[in-house]
Amino acid sequence: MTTNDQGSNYTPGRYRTPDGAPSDIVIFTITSTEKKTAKKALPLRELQVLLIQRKSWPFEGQWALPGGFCKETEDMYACAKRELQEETGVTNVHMAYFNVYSQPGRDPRGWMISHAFFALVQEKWLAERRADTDAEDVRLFPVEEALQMALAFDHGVILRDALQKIREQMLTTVIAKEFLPEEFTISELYQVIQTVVPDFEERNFIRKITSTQSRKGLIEEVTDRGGQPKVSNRYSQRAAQLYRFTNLTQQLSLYS
Amino acid sequence: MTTNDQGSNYTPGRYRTPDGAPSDIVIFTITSTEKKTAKKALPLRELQVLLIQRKSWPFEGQWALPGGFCKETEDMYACAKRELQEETGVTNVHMAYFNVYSQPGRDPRGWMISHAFFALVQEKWLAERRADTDAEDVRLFPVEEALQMALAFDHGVILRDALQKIREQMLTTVIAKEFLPEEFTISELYQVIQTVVPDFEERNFIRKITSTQSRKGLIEEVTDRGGQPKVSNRYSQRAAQLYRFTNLTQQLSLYS
DNA sequence: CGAATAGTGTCTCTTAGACAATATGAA
DNA sequence: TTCATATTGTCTAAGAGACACTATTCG
Repeated sequence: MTTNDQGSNYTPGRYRTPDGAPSDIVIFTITSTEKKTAKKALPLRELQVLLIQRKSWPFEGQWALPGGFCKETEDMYACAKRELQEETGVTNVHMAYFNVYSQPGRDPRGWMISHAFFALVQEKWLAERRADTDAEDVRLFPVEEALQMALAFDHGVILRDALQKIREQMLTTVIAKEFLPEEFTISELYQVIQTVVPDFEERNFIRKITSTQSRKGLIEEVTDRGGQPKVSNRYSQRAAQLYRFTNLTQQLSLYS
Repeated sequence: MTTNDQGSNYTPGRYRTPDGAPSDIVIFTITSTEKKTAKKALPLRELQVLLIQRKSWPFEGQWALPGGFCKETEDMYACAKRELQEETGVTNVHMAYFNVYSQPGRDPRGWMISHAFFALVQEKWLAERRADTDAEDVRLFPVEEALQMALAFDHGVILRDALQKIREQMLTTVIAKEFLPEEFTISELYQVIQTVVPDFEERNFIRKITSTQSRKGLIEEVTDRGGQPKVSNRYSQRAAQLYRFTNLTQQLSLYS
């Protein structure tokens, strides 16, 4: 058996080792802008990604994903969380690891094996930061625009992969909740899904998600203390029922 | 902005760097053993995982996942593929990356950030190798048994995660095909799914997968050159229709 | 009342789910 | 003929999908 390096005699320092294990974080947010036409109207929503402009070699001046090197005393998740915190001041948001990028030569500084996370952040959490550093070297870009840009390193690929991943997860998990307030209307949920997955279309969305036995339990109506339905009219004249996600999960299957 | 290490002045050799980037591979296979009672009967199938016994420090004598260190000239996927090839002689099988393990202190040899893959291999591909090294330091273990063992490093956790991952993917993707011949019967498919996901039960499985409009296209009947249905009686007196997977995919969704 | 969003009625066709019943062919 | 697997019949209740229709309330 020639195979098991871990099982062979181990001589520290004998091998070439990586020059660093960075994490890169694809920070998504959905911005809402009101239509000017009417006051009460569904806002325009757009999926955006946070990029920073590099100040030094390599890729000086180019836009890149935020990130940084892992320390020996933390794991990759802690590293990404720390970088996210340092970059946006945001904590306690949904962040998930999705892939490793280890193509030889991907970083001119040396052998860097990068770990990519995506984070979903509500616009309001980014608000202060954006005010602080506006017109600085940190900016939100619409994803479609970012995809066209020549990003540093292989960050274009990472962004593309991340986008595919959250599109998939938007439909198969409840990450939609990360872009929504605790209590939301059916339209808001529908809009969020469509913002991330433009192809998504369900004509009878409200019925499928509320009145169907198999889906009952994914979300539930919110009531006030008196047990009366709680509604919102932030987007319409006619008040809309508010819902919240439950904690129930659901196993999807091709075969059932 | 204190955050972007990649954007700050870069001084090579200034930081502590990892001591290695290994890959670990969870190699799954499904073994079939015939029931002794009758010749033509559905075989007993069992999900097994390949482990190796370590010959040296650390964790000498303990069982571990196969794997090895990444070289500077290859990416992690190539590394895992090479290790799999060296370990089992197997090539061209389904292998997928699923997580990184970077807990500080997980490897007494130093700062090792490990990348975990799972591979799905048909028993027949392992047959030669097993004959070669039988009663040696490479063995298949039933997963339930392996989960009870004290594996080296954090390999117990990795195995648990891998198992959860393939259970999920067994139901949401067509990885079942990796455990099946090109042409298979409905019972075989059903058995494979149940072997990986013991809770899976569909009473009307055959109809759901063949006669349902929404699922039409996942598998298709095999016919011979004359257009006649191709059947197999390897498990039963009554011959069963053979099917194959098509290339059609299907987007699962909680919301539709 | 018109605009804009929220939500219901209704109809048809398909599917889910449960079981019973029948089919096949070697031992 | 029996046995083990393969496959179809049948019935009911529920869901999918399409689209027209009603509801609410601000301006």
